[in-house]
Amino acid sequence: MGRHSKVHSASTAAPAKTRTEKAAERSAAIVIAALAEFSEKGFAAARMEDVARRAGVAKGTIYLHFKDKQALFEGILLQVITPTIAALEHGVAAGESALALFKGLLPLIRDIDSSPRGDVIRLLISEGARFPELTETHYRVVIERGLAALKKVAQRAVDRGEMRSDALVRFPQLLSAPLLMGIIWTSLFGRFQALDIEAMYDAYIDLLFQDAPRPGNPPS
Amino acid sequence: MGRHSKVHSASTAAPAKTRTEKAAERSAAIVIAALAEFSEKGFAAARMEDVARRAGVAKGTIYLHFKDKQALFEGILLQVITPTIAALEHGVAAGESALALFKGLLPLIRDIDSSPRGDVIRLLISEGARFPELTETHYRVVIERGLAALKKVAQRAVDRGEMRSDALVRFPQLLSAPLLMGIIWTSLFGRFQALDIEAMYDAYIDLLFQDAPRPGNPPS
Amino acid sequence: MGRHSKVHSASTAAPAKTRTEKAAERSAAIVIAALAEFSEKGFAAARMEDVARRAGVAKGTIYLHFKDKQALFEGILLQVITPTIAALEHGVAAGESALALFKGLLPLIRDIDSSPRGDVIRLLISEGARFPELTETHYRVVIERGLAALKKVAQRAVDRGEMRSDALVRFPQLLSAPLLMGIIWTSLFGRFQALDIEAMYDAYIDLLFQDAPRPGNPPS
Amino acid sequence: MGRHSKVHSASTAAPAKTRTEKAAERSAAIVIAALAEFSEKGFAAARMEDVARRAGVAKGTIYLHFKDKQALFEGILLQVITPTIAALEHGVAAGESALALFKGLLPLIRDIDSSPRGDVIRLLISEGARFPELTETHYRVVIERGLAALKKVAQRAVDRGEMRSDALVRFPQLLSAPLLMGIIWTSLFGRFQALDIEAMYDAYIDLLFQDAPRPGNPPS
DNA sequence: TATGAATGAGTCTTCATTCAT
DNA sequence: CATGAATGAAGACTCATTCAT
Repeated sequence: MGRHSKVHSASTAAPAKTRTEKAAERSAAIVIAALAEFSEKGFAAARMEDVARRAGVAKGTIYLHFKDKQALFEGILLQVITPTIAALEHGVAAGESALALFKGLLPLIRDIDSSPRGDVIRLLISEGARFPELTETHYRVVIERGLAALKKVAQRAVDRGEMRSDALVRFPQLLSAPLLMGIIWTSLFGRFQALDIEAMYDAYIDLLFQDAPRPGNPPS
Repeated sequence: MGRHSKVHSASTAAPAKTRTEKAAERSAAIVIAALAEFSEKGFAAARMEDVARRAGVAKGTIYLHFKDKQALFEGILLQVITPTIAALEHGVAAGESALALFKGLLPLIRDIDSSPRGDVIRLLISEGARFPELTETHYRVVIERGLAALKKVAQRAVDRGEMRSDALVRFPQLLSAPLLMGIIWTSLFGRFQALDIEAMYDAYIDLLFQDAPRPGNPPS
Repeated sequence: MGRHSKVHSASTAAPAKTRTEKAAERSAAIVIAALAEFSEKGFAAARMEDVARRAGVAKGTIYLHFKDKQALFEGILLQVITPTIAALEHGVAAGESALALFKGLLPLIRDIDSSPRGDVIRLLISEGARFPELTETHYRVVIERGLAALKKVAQRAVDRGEMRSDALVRFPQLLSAPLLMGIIWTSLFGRFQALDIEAMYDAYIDLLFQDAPRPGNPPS
Repeated sequence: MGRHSKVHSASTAAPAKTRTEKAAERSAAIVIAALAEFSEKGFAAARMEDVARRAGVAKGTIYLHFKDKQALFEGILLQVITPTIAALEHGVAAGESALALFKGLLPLIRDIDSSPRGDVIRLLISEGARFPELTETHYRVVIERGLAALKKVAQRAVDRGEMRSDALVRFPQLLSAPLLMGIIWTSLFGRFQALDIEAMYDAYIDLLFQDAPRPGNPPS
């Protein structure tokens, strides 16, 4: 039945969604709502009813898409992880200079603190420790690969003389440190003292590459 | 008996605690227990009964010292803030070189992720956004001052030529970015990939001062 | 199924309750149970769980209908007030003689101490002072009007020479004094000495009209 | 020891209270405080700590005088019952006319609603049903005797022709009905419509004796 | 599928009572 | 005797989850 229902809905003019598509949309709406609620109130304090209301569905509907509250939490990460991986794998492939590569991240960083991606990071930071399995998945799928890629880029940069310090090779996490700091700062203290994450990141990258003999501009 | 009790307590060598002292001890024990529970389970998910058990008191006893769960949370921050301020004010006063000053922080960082101080930071990161007033207090009392001090040190370092980049002057938060990153990393991914926060910090500081003409070795 | 369910429910003869009707029934059941529990144990000592059990619902269900324990208390009065008003307004309209009117109340009084109306009165007497707003509503809606009506009837009776004393005109509350006394007596001392409230009331009314020249039997 | 301690305290100039006397005073203070709290908040809702504070003693002290909360409640009634009985027994003995006797009660009624006696009555009305044993004692000791006395007076009044109706003989409770009504009214609705209990009582008594051929003015 | 009324386990919080000082 | 810190049983209320419609 499912596969052919498209025929029926085709009679309605506009979207013509299959049952599966509609389900996917619903799921997405729920995930988005959950992300907002969880990141705002915290996992434990967020109420399923509020998630439902925000997603525009009834309380029971959530349970048609997610086994329970925890599964909903997992759903959030999954939904965000997928596109991230793609982006990652692609990004490193290009043999650009590390500086160009890092600077190229800047647009992604702009307004991150008010974006869903920022919410996910905040959520992971706040609640991750309570969900070991999820965190492991996230580590295996995103972090591990991301850091490996980063390390490669950093090593390349050092080899090419773009970067003098090997700090980033030894601790590739350092690249994201200011980002985390920025997100946390904004969420906690942004009201009192705004922080331009993008500018901070820019300054940070310059710091990393400071003084390094530019390629083609070898130190005499 | 009352009037002469001084005599009795004088005979017991060590403890001889006044009622007030005992109350303060109890409070401290409860705060420590609460810090552990809150940071482990999260504020909302932590159970007062577990806090009590961990502190070795009865459920009701907590309420003799703290109005409610939220007041307990506040108590944690307060108890930690006080010594921090003192440390801060003292630290900057000394006119040491920035490098020496920053390197001097290293011992404080060692094992921070498994220390109460690390717990407090984690707690603040995770739950701070849900306690705006507390966060404001913390900002006014600790962060604002700390950053101002940092900025001054950084500016001095730049003026003296110890540090080339002014990134730290513009974004003093950057100094703590690796620390946060380290704490978060350890709590989330430490199982999979240990991170030596101290070493990372050391490398980071070297990064900041890299290439800078050493004082006494002024650029010709 | 949804669209045609009307057909199904039409086939079942009697109940066919809409969701709203069922909710109203539930509310009523809860109110009745609460009245019983509150009047038996007192507001503070009554347990919500017992109310629930008595109403045949789960604890949580009460909170779907009433915000909290106090709202439940309010619900009791509201549910009882409504019919009372109607009765009041109607009763006085008729221009009967005061004696006939008062004697007409007797059936209402019979067994009042074991009726829900008696429970409400007892509840109001016992707990009313702790719920000033509720009491005000009750006063405005029931008492004030009732007394005004009573006063009018009493005045008419005096004017017509049915009643000699003007006590009831000045203190219309007096009419209900024996009723209250009866209810209180029964609840406190009924075990030791039964009291026939109806008979007492009858005697009391005779007392009020004693010796008064009967209409149509004018004093010679 | 107890009996002779007076000698010691006699050395202090003024009060010179024996241990027993001081204990009695404490008890009395506690009872008075409890009466106020219970009648204000209700038995269940009243807090022992508030009673203690009001009595100017520590929480634990109450338990030196009363076994538990219920015993405290009993203590209230006991403390009030004793003087009442004496008054009763004495009052009836005198062979005065019923009218004089009843009118003689008026001073006792003045301001009863704001007096401790009023509080006790209110307390008994509100909570009595929850303390069957206490109520029984009260009935046996106060009510039963009081009513019997009342009945005797009423009978005498009827016999003497002072009162025509035998309502009061059959239902001696009727005499106190307006009093109860007045106390309840004042506590519930006094804010909206003040009620002069004394005046009402006066009118009520007149009602009882209205029209009765005055003694010495026998009906022809 | 979608709904939301119903459930009841789980938690915070209160407060009568005890007892070491 | 007096105190008040400590206890822990008890109860109001919440909310994840189920299920009849």
